[in-house]
Amino acid sequence: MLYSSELIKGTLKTIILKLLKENKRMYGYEITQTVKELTNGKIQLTEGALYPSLHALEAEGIVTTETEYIGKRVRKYYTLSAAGKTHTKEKINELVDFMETMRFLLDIKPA
Amino acid sequence: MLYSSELIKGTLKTIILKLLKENKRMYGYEITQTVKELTNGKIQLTEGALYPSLHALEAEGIVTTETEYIGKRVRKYYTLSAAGKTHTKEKINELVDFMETMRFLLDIKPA
DNA sequence: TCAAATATATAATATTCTTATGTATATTTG
DNA sequence: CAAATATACATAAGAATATTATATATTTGA
Repeated sequence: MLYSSELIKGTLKTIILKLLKENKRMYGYEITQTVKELTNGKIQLTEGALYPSLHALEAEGIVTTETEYIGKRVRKYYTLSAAGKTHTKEKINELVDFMETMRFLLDIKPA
Repeated sequence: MLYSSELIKGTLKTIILKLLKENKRMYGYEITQTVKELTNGKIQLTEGALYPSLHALEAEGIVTTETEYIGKRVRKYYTLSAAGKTHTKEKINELVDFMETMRFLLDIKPA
């Protein structure tokens, strides 16, 4: 089962940030594969969603990039900036809090 | 603290459906107020997001509507259809599953 | 050798929300 | 009793973001 895209939309950036926090340095394709593996295929990030998000994070100064060549193939690594580390903590805390609220909402029993 | 709008986007319809499941019959304004109360003001649905969503649910046959007059003021009640009840269960299950996956992702510890 | 996997990127389109606006009635407070 | 606030629905213009498709190129394995 794949999750509906609306669900992923709201959490996409937080997922990216969390992975960068744990792995220090990652490239786009690696992020899609890691998310796919960690979620047993339930979350499959598409390029059309991932790259614009990564570029936005870069423009906001949340991540910095380095380009490397693996043979002749280009690879762009993303790393959290100092500001990005702070931002990441905030986003993760917000998501944890949000999930607690949602859990409460979904737990409400019929009268 | 208010949650960022992206987070709410993904779960808006599921929240509406869950409330309709528990309360049988609700009108738009009532939904905004109930969500606000249940979340201690952390989720504040705007009309611009709520009404288009409700109209979409109606167009999809997930909810049916009845209009009533309270004095001279109009009030539009929304109720889950039979198909809507099934759909609601699916959406709730999906969200619960998704939150478990997110919890797992967020729990990953540094190596 | 050729298909699949690896790897990044963008453009056109679609979707959906934000913000603002509009309409109208009802209630509370100074 | 006037003004402010709350109730109640709705839509439109613009913004933001994702989907889908496309483009390019290398590497690996059957």
